[in-house]
Amino acid sequence: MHTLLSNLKININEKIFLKDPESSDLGKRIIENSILLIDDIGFDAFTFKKLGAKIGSNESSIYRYFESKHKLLIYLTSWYWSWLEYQLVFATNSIADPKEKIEKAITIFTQTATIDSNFTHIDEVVLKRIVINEYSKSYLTKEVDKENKDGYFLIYKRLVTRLHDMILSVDNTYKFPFSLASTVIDGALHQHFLKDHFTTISDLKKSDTPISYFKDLVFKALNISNHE
Amino acid sequence: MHTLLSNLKININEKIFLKDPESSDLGKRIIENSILLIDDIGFDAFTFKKLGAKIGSNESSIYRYFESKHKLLIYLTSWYWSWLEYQLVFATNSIADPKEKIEKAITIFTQTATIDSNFTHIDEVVLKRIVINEYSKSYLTKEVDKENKDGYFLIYKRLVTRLHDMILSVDNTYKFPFSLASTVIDGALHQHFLKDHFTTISDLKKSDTPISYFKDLVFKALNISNHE
DNA sequence: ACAATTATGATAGTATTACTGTTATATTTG
DNA sequence: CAAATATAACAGTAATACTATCATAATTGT
Repeated sequence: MHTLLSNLKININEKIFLKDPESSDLGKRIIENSILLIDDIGFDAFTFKKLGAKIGSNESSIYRYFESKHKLLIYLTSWYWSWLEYQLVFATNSIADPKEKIEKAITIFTQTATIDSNFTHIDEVVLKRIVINEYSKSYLTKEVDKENKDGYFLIYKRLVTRLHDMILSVDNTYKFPFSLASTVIDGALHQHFLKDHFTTISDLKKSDTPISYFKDLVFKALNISNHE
Repeated sequence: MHTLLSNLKININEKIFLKDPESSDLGKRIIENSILLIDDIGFDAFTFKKLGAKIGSNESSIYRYFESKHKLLIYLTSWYWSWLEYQLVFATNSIADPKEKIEKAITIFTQTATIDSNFTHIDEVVLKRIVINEYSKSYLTKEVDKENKDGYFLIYKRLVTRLHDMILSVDNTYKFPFSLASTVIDGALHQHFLKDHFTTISDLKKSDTPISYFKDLVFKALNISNHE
């Protein structure tokens, strides 16, 4: 498994950065530490100046990689979705049975992340926390239509479409394949948030994952039996 | 068990404001025009200075009502949820049949808003757009746990609980009543957003509403027949 | 009526943010 | 080893998100 993926590189739309952070040591330190710092103080309080202080580098140097912290957030979340896509394809590609395939997909989307040693400078567990807490801010902006046209959300949309396709291959008469797909993907993030912060309106306990909820939901929506 | 709404006054937690905006003419102008301005330029670009210019008042006067624009957003979204709660209770209270009741509830949560002439200074249609585009920003913060303790999100959580109760009264063996309730309420907002901005991953057309999707989803989840 | 209270307005000031621009120095490469 | 490139250091700017002070206008209580 490790040898098979040793040359793996997550590809991000070049419009998102000024200079590819994967192309240098400083770039990688920017990515690694921005994840840690955003998780620590939150995206709203996060600045390039603070990041510079953390990595012993200068604010202006960081601006040579990303033109704004907003673009950095888009980069980080795109990286996350791309990484999830690779997990999804890798785990479901060989499965022939549509039911089994979608079951596996739901697992991928709802489970808590684990470290992937293929990408040493990125802590996927922390990154997932960022996606849960900050992803919405990347598209809930006045510029969303323009940035969408520029392909900033392509990987995310491709992931939704992949799940959409799996849904249709289980039941091609189902009328809301896109809605159900985005409900699972975005809803999974949201249920994690509710579990952590609004505990009184969550069915989940601390270390729980919304996997059984979404399996039950999707299986019933598509009229397939749920064998646990 | 919830108490029924006794009048049409929307009550907001007093910790959210410094001075009740309902108590003065200036206060009402702040509410009315902040809704229009946030809708116009987005919450991120919105400032009290710009709002002051719009209403011919001073920045410092607005600060006497709300200590930050964040609190104003909490106020506006709380108002929206409270208004929705009143709609929900008003429309479902007299319905005895649990199926019919939940069907009506889903309609309330998924439909596009219409003007309510009981509140002349608030444009509910525009306010709903704000909730769709900005609500997440009110809780996706580092202060969420503290603010939650202070009751800032109480009305929203009470709404989720009301739907949770309806779900259980249809099927009290259902295992995920809270998750399903928040999926409908928050998912409805999100599906509206996707329809407007990420059209390629939406099943809905321009003037559509996600009502049939959520009805189908909930009815199947709760094993009740869907008679359209 | 009029003093006291309260509400609003005008203005100034502050630390921080989110950058841009310029120059200097260090590192890499051909 | 010169040239190109990358990074660092620093200055500067307009805007943001406030706080603080004082003046004036409107309301209220007796």
